[in-house]
Amino acid sequence: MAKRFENNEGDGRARLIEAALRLFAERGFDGVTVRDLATASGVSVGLINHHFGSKEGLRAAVDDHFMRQFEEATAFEPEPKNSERVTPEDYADTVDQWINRHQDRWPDTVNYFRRALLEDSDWGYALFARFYAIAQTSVTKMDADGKLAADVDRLWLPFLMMYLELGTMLLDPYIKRTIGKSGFDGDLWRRRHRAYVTLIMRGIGPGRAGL
Amino acid sequence: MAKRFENNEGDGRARLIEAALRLFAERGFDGVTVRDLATASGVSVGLINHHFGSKEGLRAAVDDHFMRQFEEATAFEPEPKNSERVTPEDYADTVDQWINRHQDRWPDTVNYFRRALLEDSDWGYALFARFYAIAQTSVTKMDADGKLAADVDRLWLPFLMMYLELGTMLLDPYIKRTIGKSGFDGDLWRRRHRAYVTLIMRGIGPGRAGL
DNA sequence: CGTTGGGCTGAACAGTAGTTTAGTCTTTGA
DNA sequence: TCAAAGACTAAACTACTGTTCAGCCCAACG
Repeated sequence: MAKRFENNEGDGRARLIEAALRLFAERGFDGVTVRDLATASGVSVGLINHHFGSKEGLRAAVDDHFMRQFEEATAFEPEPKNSERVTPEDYADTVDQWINRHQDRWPDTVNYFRRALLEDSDWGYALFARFYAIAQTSVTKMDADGKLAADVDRLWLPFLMMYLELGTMLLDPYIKRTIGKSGFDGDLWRRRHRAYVTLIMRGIGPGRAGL
Repeated sequence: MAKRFENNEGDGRARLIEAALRLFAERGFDGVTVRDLATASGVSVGLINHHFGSKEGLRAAVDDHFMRQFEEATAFEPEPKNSERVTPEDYADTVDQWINRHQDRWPDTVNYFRRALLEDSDWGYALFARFYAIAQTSVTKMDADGKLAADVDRLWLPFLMMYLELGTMLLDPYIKRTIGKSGFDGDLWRRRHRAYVTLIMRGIGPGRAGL
């Protein structure tokens, strides 16, 4: 048997996955033809079925690729900078750095994410479940620390937090249209994070300044 | 010229729009063929192009139909029940009643909405803009009434409020998978509304009970 | 050094998509 | 009453979809 390259899956295969991620993110699965994919990757049509069995098989491979990338991104542990505890600012710093490091691929990532969640597939649910787990853990921890008022709805709070976190991802195209730039642009993301933390901690009214 | 019916647009046309709204909501525009639409409406394939010029034309007509329905739904004025001012409970009541009145069509409405926002078209943006206008008006009003703390981010607050309002619409399929029933089921929607108001007003920590 | 086998090609293929069109039926205004 | 017009049908049409397949190229193994 001949394996031209020992350490990777082959050039054509990798290029197909990369191009598919981008094109699916831009136009959606149904909006991309196998010929589009072949042209964008510089390979022939036949290669898709050769490597992945079908167009649907390619989608599965792309999902897999995306999920690995995504798990790597969410597996970080923010390090406390000034205080001995991790502050929301530390968290923002870490995510900030990750976004900057992947700046070129970020729009595709967001769009792929959008479509994955909005077309409710099994794998979209896997993504959702991952976020839900994070939100719920966070809520449980806050509850144990006595930071939650007694009458706060424990069932809805994690979902509401998810809405606030995912909102910009799901609706960014419209944010862009409304205010002229992406919610991930410049310090806008950071500003949103601060607004989010403030809202969670004390709502919109004047109140305790500290968290 | 012959108009078989004076007061409506014709049976076939109306049935096509109705069926298309349902099918587009379930499977998305690309997931529905003109033959599916014809079968579901009990008409022939040719009638779609006869009435709407193309499948895309039918989509435009459905969008139009949906928008009218949607404007009717958001043009309500909640009436104060016990106090002289409109409370969040009054608001919830009004929306509640509207949902109940359209209970049979509600799942289609939500799904159509989701897909409209996903495909970021001009008309999806029109939907978004409508919500944004509502949120911003509300924020401006609260600001004028001195209910907003000085350091609250005026740019992000309307968006964050939209995230909280639209979240259940956009992610309901996953809510259903996670907790077993739809976020619009029973009193769950109302409970979410209460959690939302509480969060906005005083955050998650113990604080002033009144609004 | 010949054979093997996988990456890869591109033309051919079969199915299905949206659209066009010739024509029927029914209503209605002149 | 009769011709015009619009609702509607069903088959034919065309373009494009994802898939298959016979075969090329080249590295690696015995």
